[in-house]
Amino acid sequence: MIMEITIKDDFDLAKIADSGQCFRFNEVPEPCDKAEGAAHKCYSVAALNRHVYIKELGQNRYEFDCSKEEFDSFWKRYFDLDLSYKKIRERIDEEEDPYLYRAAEYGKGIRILRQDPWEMLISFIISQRKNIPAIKASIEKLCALAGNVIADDPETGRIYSFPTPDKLAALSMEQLSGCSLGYRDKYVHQAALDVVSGAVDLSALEKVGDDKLMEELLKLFGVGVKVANCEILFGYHRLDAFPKDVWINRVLEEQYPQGFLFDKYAPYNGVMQQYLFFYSRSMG
DNA sequence: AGGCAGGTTCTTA
DNA sequence: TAAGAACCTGCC
Repeated sequence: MIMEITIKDDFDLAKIADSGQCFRFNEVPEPCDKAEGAAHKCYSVAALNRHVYIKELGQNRYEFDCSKEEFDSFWKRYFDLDLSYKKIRERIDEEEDPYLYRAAEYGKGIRILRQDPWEMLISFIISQRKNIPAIKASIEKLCALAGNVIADDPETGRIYSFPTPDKLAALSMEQLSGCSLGYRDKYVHQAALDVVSGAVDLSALEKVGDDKLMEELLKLFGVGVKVANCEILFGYHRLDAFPKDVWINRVLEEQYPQGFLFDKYAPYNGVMQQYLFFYSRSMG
């Protein structure tokens, strides 16, 4: 089934795929377009137990390889299409904050996806002191080992769901090590056990306040302030969370010695963080 | 070959 | 309470 749609607001699949917030979102060599010489870019997006191919048609037109029902009930929300990122971007004053203005122009099209808290928790625990290709490789190994097949195309290969907490908790330390997790294997294992046992209730945390959410996440073994903020921003979609990694710290140091305008951009500081991260990382 | 990559925990003063 | 070392692994 194919579903075609026009998206007028900021929406750039290449930038989202490369923004560092998702690890199972990749450009693929035209699996959804068998036509010879077609110039349309295609993307494969896996989210928890769903998967879709998206083709860029140009002119703000996109083809989703799913039914309208699937799009309306899942992908529309996943891409946060009810929120205008253009309007958020327009909060930035070029004269007052030229660096962020440039970063936002450069990163125009990035959105904060509504991803699953469990998948994000494990993904960002794995992310510590790893580069993005290594993070992706570990996650794919985990999915192949403990996920289910959710798409199986003879040409494009198999896509696996992200492992459920109990499937992940059931893996041995040897199996986890086989996913190149390094010293993070025990963090992943413990997080899975905590979620399975109910010691941590990720869905109940949807309802608690920001401070309480941070406090609870920090109790998890292997979760510090940076990973917790990624979970709050990407897993719980609280758009004011502002994860500080090495890149962001460098930007704050070099470009904002007098301080970043957190008050001005609330409650969307996390969106600004994404522009800054994407910009600084691609500038080198 | 040795350093480093989207940090966190553990140890020490 | 705060700085420094240690930590897996893979890739330059």
